[in-house]
Amino acid sequence: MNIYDIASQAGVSIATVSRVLNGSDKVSPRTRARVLEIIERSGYTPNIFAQGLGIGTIHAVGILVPDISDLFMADSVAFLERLLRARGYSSLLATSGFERESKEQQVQMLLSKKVDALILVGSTYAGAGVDPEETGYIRRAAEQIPVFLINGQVEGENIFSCVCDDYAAMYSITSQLIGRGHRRFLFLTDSGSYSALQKRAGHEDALRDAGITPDPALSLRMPNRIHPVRDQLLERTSERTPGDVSGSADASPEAPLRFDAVIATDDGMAVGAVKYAAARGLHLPDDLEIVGYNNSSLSVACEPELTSIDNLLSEMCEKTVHHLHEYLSGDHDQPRQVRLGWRLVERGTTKRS
Amino acid sequence: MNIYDIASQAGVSIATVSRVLNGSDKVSPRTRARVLEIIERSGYTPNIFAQGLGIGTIHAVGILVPDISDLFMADSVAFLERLLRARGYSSLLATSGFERESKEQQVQMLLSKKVDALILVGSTYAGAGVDPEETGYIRRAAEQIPVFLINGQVEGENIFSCVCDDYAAMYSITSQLIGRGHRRFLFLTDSGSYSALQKRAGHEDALRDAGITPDPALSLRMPNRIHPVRDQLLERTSERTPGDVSGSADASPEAPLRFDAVIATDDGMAVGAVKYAAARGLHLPDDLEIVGYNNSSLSVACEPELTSIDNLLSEMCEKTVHHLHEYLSGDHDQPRQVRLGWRLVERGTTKRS
DNA sequence: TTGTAAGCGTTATCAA
DNA sequence: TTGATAACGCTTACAA
Repeated sequence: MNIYDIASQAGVSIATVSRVLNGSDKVSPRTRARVLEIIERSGYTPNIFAQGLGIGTIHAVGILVPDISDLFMADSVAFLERLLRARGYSSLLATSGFERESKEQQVQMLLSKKVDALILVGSTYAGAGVDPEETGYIRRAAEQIPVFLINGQVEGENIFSCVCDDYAAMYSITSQLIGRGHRRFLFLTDSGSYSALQKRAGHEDALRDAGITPDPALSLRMPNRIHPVRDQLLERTSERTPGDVSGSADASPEAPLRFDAVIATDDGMAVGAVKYAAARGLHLPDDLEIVGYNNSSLSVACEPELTSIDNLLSEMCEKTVHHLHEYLSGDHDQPRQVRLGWRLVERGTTKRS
Repeated sequence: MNIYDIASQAGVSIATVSRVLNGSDKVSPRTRARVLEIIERSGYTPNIFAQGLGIGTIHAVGILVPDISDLFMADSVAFLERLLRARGYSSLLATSGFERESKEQQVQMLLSKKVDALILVGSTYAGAGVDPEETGYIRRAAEQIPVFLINGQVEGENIFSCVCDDYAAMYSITSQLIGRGHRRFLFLTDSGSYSALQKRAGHEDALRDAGITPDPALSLRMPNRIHPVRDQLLERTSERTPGDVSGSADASPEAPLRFDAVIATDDGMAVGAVKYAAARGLHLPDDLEIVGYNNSSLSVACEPELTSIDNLLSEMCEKTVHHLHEYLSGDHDQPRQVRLGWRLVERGTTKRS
């Protein structure tokens, strides 16, 4: 069933059918009605490949995330897919992991699918900002189609970034905690991305502005998973145990960690800290205050519930899709950088200010 | 940059370039090398639409989920996307919500994109099994391309289902709990889908086989969200409070719920029950045992951690993609139904048997 | 082993 | 307002 079948059944040419299909106004109402009826009855739908061949696009947007099973990413994709669909775009989803090479590959893959635009979700795509070539593949992709980053920032022609003001959020919450008397902050992060660096900078600047020197030993990198974080903290805060000489030679004896507040760049790690506190018999928030990031469903699952910074993900997605749509509608003059606010959601792991 | 450019630069015909591209063995090594080098250098990639027009497919699979922000769905999509990509398929993701009409629409949408197969994730696509027309749109889609269901079951030509043996899982855990002396089970579910019905059937059959009559008042439908569940349980177990005469007239006074075990068809509700227990000052698992389903990350976030039934999602995804690939490779003789096992992950909300 | 040419199903440009 | 026809870029008989 193709356009020729419809045309012959309706007794018109394929051009007329095509016009009806594309809502051209240069078709008489009678003809339009007749054609529409036949299309309806036969259940005909245009062949998308032929359509794409002709006009070069099929209204599809590529969405790339490092890991869709991550709560934050899953939420992002949920928002994006719905918003895009509402505007008539379909979503091609791909996951890239965190390796540079596979990110490049996946971007290439999506480009080869002739998507109209690319949305990269997660600060991992911003790189650490040290080596500009780290994000070269994004700039090269942007020569072909607009690239939109969510929660990440890359400079370049045709590249549009939407981020949460992580620096300000971290500065603010750190200052609040300092105001409540805390001095030794454990800072937990799972990546060295742009966003993670911003968060750390906000945190450390707040410390410095309060006359506290950030202690590198209290800045830890961990996987964003509950049990590993709990276990590492238990291990590194315990008294040194004898035995275990089997380890590598450079295992210099580390001083046990001492801290009175924990700030994590993601809820997963923060919940790990909550578990650590429970295992140590610490009472939250009196003995220890803990703050997470992303306000995910984990934050209401743990006990006590986790105070977390909400980075207004839905707003980021909305703004991004809005600008994407405007761009594809012909207005290429969209803001290169959108920086949104944030919201502290106070729950049981912090005291009220 | 198209196949003609490559052909002329290499001094061959487009047919030869096409052969090189498609790995035909009827090309001399020398020619192949020359063509490949030019392709490499120019960064040429075939136009996917033209390719699709020619052969009718572009190796894409449509994945439909009701809600990608659900932990279970997100994990499913993560597995599926990776497995599909490993076999050379790209993933078109769509979300449908839970309404019949939008499910139909989205299936149509994916069909119109000419995907090679459809994967529907979640028991919502199986319907409740009452009205066969409820799943008619799936059977109609299956006339065009194979449809694979994960965690749902629909009978029909070209429809392949992969499910967890929810009935057996629920029968087993219920029997265990009965063996530990429980008699009054609160059964929580968030849907009336096939899977939910199977779970309930397993649960109730176990009760009956132990001589316990299932109490309909203890079978509750709730949203799969922590706080709403907690609050409803608190409300329905409390002493009747005065006032609130404003409600509807048919608000017959319900007896407060009494139960000594909770079984939920998803972790979200189970964690809600954990929260309820905490609010009531109940000690888990001594005063109350709770079992969730899906073994999601929520189960390790709450305190005490939640015993949950693991439905072997990764295996379901693997089997599904395997059969899908076999089917698309020409072997249409795949098992219509695959029923996998399950695993009880015991944590702090149950006693050890 | 290579080339020629038909066909895939649209859209869009001209003419009529 | 309509119709003929040329792209669009590829795959694949069939010929050479």
